[in-house]
Amino acid sequence: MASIRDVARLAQVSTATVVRVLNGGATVSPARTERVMKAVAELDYVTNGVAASLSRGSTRLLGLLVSDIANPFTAQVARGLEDEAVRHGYQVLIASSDFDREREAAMLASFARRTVDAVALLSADGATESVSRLVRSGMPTVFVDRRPPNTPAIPLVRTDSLSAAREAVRYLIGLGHTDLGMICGPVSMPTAAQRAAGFREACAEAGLVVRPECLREGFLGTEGGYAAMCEVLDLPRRPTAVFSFNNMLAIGALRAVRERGVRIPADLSLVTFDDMELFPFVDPPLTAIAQPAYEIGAEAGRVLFDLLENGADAERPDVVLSTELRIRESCAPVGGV
Amino acid sequence: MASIRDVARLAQVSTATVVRVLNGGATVSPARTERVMKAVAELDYVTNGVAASLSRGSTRLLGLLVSDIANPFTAQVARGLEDEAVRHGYQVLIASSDFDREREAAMLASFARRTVDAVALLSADGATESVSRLVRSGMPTVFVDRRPPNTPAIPLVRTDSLSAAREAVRYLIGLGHTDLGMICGPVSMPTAAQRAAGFREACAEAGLVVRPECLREGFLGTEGGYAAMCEVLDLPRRPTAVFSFNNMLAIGALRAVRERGVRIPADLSLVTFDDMELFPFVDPPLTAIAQPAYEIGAEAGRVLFDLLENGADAERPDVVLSTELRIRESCAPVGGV
DNA sequence: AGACAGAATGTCACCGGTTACATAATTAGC
DNA sequence: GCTAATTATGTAACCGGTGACATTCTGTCT
Repeated sequence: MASIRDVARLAQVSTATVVRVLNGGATVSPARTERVMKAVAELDYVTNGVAASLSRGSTRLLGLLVSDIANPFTAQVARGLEDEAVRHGYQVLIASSDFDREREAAMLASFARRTVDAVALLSADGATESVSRLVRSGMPTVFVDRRPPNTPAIPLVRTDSLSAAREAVRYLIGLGHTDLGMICGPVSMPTAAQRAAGFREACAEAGLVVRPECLREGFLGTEGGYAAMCEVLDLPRRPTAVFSFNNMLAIGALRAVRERGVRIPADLSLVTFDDMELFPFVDPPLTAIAQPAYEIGAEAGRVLFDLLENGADAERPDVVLSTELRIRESCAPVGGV
Repeated sequence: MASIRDVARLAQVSTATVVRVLNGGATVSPARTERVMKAVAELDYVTNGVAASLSRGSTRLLGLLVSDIANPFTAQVARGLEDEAVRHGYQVLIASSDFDREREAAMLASFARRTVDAVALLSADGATESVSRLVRSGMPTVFVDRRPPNTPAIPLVRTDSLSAAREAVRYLIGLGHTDLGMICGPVSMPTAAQRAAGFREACAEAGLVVRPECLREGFLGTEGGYAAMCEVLDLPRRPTAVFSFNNMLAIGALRAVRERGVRIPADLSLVTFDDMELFPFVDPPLTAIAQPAYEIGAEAGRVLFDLLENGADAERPDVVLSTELRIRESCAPVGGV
């Protein structure tokens, strides 16, 4: 593997000149420029980015910690972040924590060791020591979707979970439902807590009582959604409408519904957070709260580069992107069709 | 940021001893070990992975080039690769080419500059110069899903597109269909060519003629699927069954079908390559060829580590993982229900 | 006590760009 | 034609771990 010194030797110039030709900025005489280019071509020379990173003190790498890159929402966010990164000559190092505290800590430690220039976090499920260590280390950081407790000064890109949830539940109530259920993630996740709060608020303002057994918390993934929905459906008295915390839960819930022969929306109305490309084609088309996942990722990237360019001193208000309730056919008036 | 020399100084040992304590392997007296650990804790020392990479000559990084990480199939592959990487103390650098030749080349160049230890390619749509340069450079490489032309000695992890496609089309023919259509990707993609070949073979062996206008090639993404299906549906004489090249195309096709009020399977039978979690819940549940995406990624990782550990000299036959035709309700006998 | 294997520890060149600084070559100004 | 101001170019220290090699210390055996 040819090094810059080989190029310099062959072109009969100094390494500094090679750098000047390759990285631009400084002026080099046409004659030397050409000699350098020829030597580069001849030797198939490629800058060693590791050496450059070490000496420059920047890796041009963004770390993205997610719970699972295979989750479509997550993957969209990743894509948005990647595109923004590429625009700045950066790349994204993605790590999945798999909802595992230890793996999350290990991945963050790995980001630190690799000295990524900045980190986007879409994973932290709570006040993990590893996250606060990262923050304390001064690493430029942005939270995506949710902010772990006790991390005040770190910017956040999110949607308004609470009011979006409230809006969706109001819609259900407007349809005449008075006995509502929700299948929810672990309340240690801020978004889960917020969506549950939105659910409760909408019920409260309509004077409805939420039966505790109708709000099932602590579920994640399609398996969790399945389990949660089974519990709801097996209740002696079933709610007439269910609000799902996210897309994964909804998919699992669908399985439970199908398995028990429950008809949507005749027997049960269903709304979920997170839209998916296939929801319009599901039987019945699913009403959902759409989040601009790609845009969230891109926005997170913008915040990170802002942090990188302008420092973390300035206050940065949360970036709140808007959601859209996409009404399709999975909800019906109570009793009617 | 504390360096290893700071640690060595504080612990009153040499840098070599610090390395020995931190990286294990060699024996260090308990007294010194403890002094080093204390100094590390005191200084919040974290090994600088960039420096380590430079000196060691290995970044413990795998590059994964995909067309779009937001594609669910791709994301699953990525996850499989990541898990395998993590098991080996590696991480994955993901880049999306977005079906753009230039961006693909730029991303591969970036992998080379960053000196990733190995690369998995799930993107190359043809004989791009950038891919052959990568191969020539001696970079340990594995192709995933498809092998670009003229890259013989590089291992490949795939499923058997041709026979899976043939099986699916045979199933359609077995249902009595004699006028079949296919919406397909660009034939420059080996998988597209293979699936189209499988389609043709199944038709040929049943003595069916494939009308050229029924085999629409060159489409990608949901938009492409929509366009392709529109073309098929607008044909003066519609085929009674359509085979879709992949999941994205199928989603777009679904939109076209819905828009034109075509009923599946009554008016049209549909089978697609690639299964999705929601396909069982689509109206009607979609019959699909499932590929073990996660496993494909994991297997690609295994090949890469094999390459890294044992060199690229040995011949490596393609790793062929099996597919499964999941028959649901999107296909019906011709004329009947 | 002397010799010696083996364990423990230290020294330092090296990986390959980058960049501050020094020096050399031009050009401009009068 | 000579000095000052630019512009072009080279030198070498530096980024921070790593590992080959050298050295020093133990403890064992004669």
